[in-house]
Amino acid sequence: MNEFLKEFKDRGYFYQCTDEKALSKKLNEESIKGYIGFDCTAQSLHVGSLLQIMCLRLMQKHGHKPIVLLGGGTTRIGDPSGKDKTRKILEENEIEKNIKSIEKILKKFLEIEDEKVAPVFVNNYSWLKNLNYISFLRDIGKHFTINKMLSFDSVKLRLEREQSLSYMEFNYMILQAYDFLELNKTENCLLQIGGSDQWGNIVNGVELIKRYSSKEVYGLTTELITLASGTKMGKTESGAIWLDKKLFSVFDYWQFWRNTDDRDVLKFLKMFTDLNLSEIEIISKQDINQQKIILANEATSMLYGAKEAKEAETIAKNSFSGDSSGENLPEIKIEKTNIDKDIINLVSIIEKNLSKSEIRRLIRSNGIKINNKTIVEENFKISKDLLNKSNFIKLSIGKKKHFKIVT
RNA sequence: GGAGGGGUACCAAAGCGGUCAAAUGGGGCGGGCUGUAAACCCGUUGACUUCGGUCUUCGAAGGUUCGAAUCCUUCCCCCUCCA
Repeated sequence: MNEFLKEFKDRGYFYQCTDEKALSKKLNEESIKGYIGFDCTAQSLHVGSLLQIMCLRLMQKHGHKPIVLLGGGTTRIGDPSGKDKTRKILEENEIEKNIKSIEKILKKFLEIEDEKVAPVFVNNYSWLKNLNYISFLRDIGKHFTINKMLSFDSVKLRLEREQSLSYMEFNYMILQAYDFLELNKTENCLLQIGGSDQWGNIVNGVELIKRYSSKEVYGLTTELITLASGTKMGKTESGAIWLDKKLFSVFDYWQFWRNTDDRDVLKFLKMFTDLNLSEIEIISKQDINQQKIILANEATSMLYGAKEAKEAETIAKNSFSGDSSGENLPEIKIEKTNIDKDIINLVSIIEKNLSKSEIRRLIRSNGIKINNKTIVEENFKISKDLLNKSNFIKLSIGKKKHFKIVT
């Protein structure tokens, strides 16, 4: 089997392929171009897209050239796959802004220097916007039968659950198929990779190309990541795990990996680090918490660099050693006038989304600490006396959130 | 267009004149146990509070009543069946 495909499988990415043998042969013969499309509904990508990013990296590793499609056109339509409801449609300029910032994030993960494998960024709006409806129907539309389209999960599930599906969304799969055709024509793109929920859309593209230009292209899908806890990866109650430190701090990102469920650690090491499989084999025999630290460092380095990852690790070490002064925590500056007010006021400045009632509740249930001492009175006054030798106050909210407060 | 059913907190779902800031489950948050894990246990989950209470919520707006999530009117939205 081809090396790329082998590693793709060994790392647990593989789910389905349109023609594995032929693809393997092709990959052995030449270096090809493959594409993955990313949704641009948000200003950043989150961990849910990380597996696709890893696929792009893997292509590069094996000398193939990734094409990144930032779907300015299709984002204007909305993919119904896996969705219960029609999503809200974004403003044009919002999508353009999202595309720019997502491109920036992807460039952090990808090799952009080596011309041979450097990614090509494309925006399907550039070809979709000029489509002529009549000629599109005649040239492309004739290759799709409604009978078949109705059988795809993205459509079928909606209809079965009797949830409405607009004609606009119904066309999504045709547009995605057309994207593949376009990329095949202009870039000689031979492969599309996507999550397993994209299977239908991908197959449509492969078949369209076969019919339209009698060319053989391939589709490959990745395993849907299911966590041991049964929940979807990448989203927590407090929000998504964004791949952008403006939205989700480096420390929190490190913590996200550090807090991986025991049962998922090995899987994640394979999926989301560059460590080769024999190294992982050895690591997996270590203490589980050590493994998690390695995972966190590797995953964080990939996005933010080794230095930032190391810093996060140090902060974590200090925060969780219990009696640390908090010296290494990131500083939070507050106005001097907020010293001398009460604890509720202080906490609400730090955690703006907490209401005063919630803070009171936290205090009542021993959830707030100042300089490692649990606060028991709601009316506890902050005073200068609490500043330690280094002139700051350590504030802890719960067990995992610690702040170094300076004025 | 006609006939029914429904819209309750983060989600699901009870309540159908006062004892309702609203049962129960899930989720979240905090605490305990531990390993920053899982499982489990306990607490909590509208806002503000001088901890006495006060204020705002049950699709929207009006009305009846001493009193409404609960009754009436109008409107909006969702679903089912018929045309």
